[in-house]
Amino acid sequence: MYDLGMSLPHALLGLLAVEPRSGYELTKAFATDLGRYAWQAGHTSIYPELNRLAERGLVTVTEEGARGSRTYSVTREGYAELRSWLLTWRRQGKVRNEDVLRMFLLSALEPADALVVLRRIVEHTAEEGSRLRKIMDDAPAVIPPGSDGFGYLAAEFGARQFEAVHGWALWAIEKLESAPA
Amino acid sequence: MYDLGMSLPHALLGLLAVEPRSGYELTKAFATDLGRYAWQAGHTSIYPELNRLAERGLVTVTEEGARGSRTYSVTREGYAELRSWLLTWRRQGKVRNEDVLRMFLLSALEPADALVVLRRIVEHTAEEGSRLRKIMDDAPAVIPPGSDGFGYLAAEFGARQFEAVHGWALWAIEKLESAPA
DNA sequence: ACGCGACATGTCAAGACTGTCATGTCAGAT
DNA sequence: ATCTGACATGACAGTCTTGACATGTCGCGT
Repeated sequence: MYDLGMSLPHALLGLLAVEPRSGYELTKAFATDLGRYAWQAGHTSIYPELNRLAERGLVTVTEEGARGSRTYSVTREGYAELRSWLLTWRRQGKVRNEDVLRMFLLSALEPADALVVLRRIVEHTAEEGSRLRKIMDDAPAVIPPGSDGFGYLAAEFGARQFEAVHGWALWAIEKLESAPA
Repeated sequence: MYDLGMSLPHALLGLLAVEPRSGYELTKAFATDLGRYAWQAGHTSIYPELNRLAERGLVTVTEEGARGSRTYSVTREGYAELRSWLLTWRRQGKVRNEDVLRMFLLSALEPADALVVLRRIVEHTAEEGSRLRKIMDDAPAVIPPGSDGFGYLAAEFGARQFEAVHGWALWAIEKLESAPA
């Protein structure tokens, strides 16, 4: 098995394994769901990476459409690489999350300032969480449990994340307010 | 206010605002707590960045110790920059989390494989979560709520994250097992 | 005295990512 | 006919990050 090293190629393999797509469609996927919670990448990373994956035989162009679009699919080797990557446990994956960083640094501020930020987090996570829950409730036909399940698992994950942060922020506010300076 | 752009300088300002440290100590902080959940950086990024911050007057060397060690503290300007950064809401921070990516890609696998990974996640999050809870219970004197609070807020955040992922993985397992292929 | 391991900082090249610019296509509205 | 905006891919320079290599100090055990 090749050493792909980075996560981007595996993200692409994963998306293509669920459904063949063009680079343009992959770019849109990174701009929404995936890029929002898991891994972001712009089209300037994606297109060259697709070419590299194609060279190594992990993906292949299965359709050429209008405006020069190329639809890629994973090959058997590509799927094997993806499977092997997902089944191999890394003790600690790369993490880089600016929002979480902000939460960590909160205690560097004076309590009054920290409370301002925490209240904003409470609001924001409530909005985003219920937005996701609404999407899941309104469109059960689009992301049915038991079919591809991709959007479904991811959406539930996102919703729970927001709920967890929401609860944490409320807890933190209470702590800060009850602890006198 | 300068445009520092990246998160690393702010992470450093935040850590130094809580407590003056040397580059070496900062590196250790990134290797544990902070780097595990929020933002990682090696010493090869940290030392040059400290020099840049010092040039711009956001941090300053307040102590020189053995083996050429330099302890940095934030200046008033540095604290102002940090505060401004934390109080300014970005609609979406940069996110890059390999573990979350793996969870997103799970549905690209066949259910049997996905279940293997999910069960491992259940175990892992249970262990890590209770490890954090134990640390918080055993050492309330080290990270008292109301003092710096840094470790305390962060530890609680981490614990809740693990618990959320744990719950999600259990939920996902149930979904996958109850939905026949 | 000696050696080991942790302490402490640094350089450098290779690789990866971002943002900007560039190019061209196709569908639908006016 | 023309225009606009979404579609679709790509090149490129500047920046950031990673991993390998380098250098030297100090405390402790033997």
